[in-house]
Amino acid sequence: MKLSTRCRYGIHAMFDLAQNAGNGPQTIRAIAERQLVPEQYLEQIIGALRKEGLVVSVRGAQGGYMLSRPPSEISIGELVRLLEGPVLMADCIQDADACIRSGQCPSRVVWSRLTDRINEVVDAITLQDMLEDHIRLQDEVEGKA
Amino acid sequence: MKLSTRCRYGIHAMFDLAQNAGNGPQTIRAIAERQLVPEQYLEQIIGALRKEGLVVSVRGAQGGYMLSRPPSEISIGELVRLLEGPVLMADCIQDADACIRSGQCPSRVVWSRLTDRINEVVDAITLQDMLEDHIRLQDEVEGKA
DNA sequence: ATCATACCCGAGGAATCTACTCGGGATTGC
DNA sequence: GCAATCCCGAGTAGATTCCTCGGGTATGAT
Repeated sequence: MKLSTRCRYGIHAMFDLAQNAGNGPQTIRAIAERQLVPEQYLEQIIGALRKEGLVVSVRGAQGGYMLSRPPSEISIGELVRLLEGPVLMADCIQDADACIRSGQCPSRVVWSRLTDRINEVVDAITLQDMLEDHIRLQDEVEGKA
Repeated sequence: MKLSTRCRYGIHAMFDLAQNAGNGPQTIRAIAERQLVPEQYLEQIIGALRKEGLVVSVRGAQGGYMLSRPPSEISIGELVRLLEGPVLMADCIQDADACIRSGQCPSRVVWSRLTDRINEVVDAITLQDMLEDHIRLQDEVEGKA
């Protein structure tokens, strides 16, 4: 059970935009270089984020991307669900017809509980939280050196 | 983010064996029919469960499979990790070298927290729990009818 | 003994998915 | 107008998933 690189790349990109909030639009190229992501692939991923309104783009020269909302209002959960597809361990959680047992499936309750917990965790973390964690981590490293 | 059918089939099979604990060995064919799983595929899956000692096999005529331990001592977490591979959202959680950032990766802490939570949930549920849930569910349905 | 019943096992393959690349068009600042 | 960007659909190599096939091996019943 693993996240796709698409999802990880996307989250790294959003984190990058959060770090550069206020520095004007960031180009795909710049983000890709900083985050070590293939440029053209990142273009695709950010395109999806833009379609959902999580980032805004500025076209033309000196253009690029910016977060559409403050980092504190963007949760990892949103990003995961957008980039990875909805979190559901088995189709029957969402679509009762997907399973013949549906009503009396013994594992349904398990997947349902698990799905809820995962969503709880990722929804509770925002880009702002990640930013703060990261700053704290960097301070610790520098403090030791 | 979804479980593989391999994993779901395996858990259904284990649940079937839990239901039939004490009824002698169950054949692949019988389990496959009850759980609506392709017979030859199930053979493969149960083979993996056997190698890890979660089920024991009886060879020859009148043979089949049985749980190696009581249902209360087999957690869904064990099954998921065996059938789905270890739960880890990104390679860097397990193998620090998998990521160049490793030390200062901002998302590492997120994946790590998520991984822990998922394991907590699935480790807390045993086949016995599923069995009891299922019986309760059936009673309710019958009570209404 | 022999035969039917089952487990056991490796190989293979179709379908799907993932992680990209490619080429070219549209928009805008300078 | 020209260079920098975003924008977008199509294509593709490789991996993965979900199976199937064929044949071997152990064992109980007769």
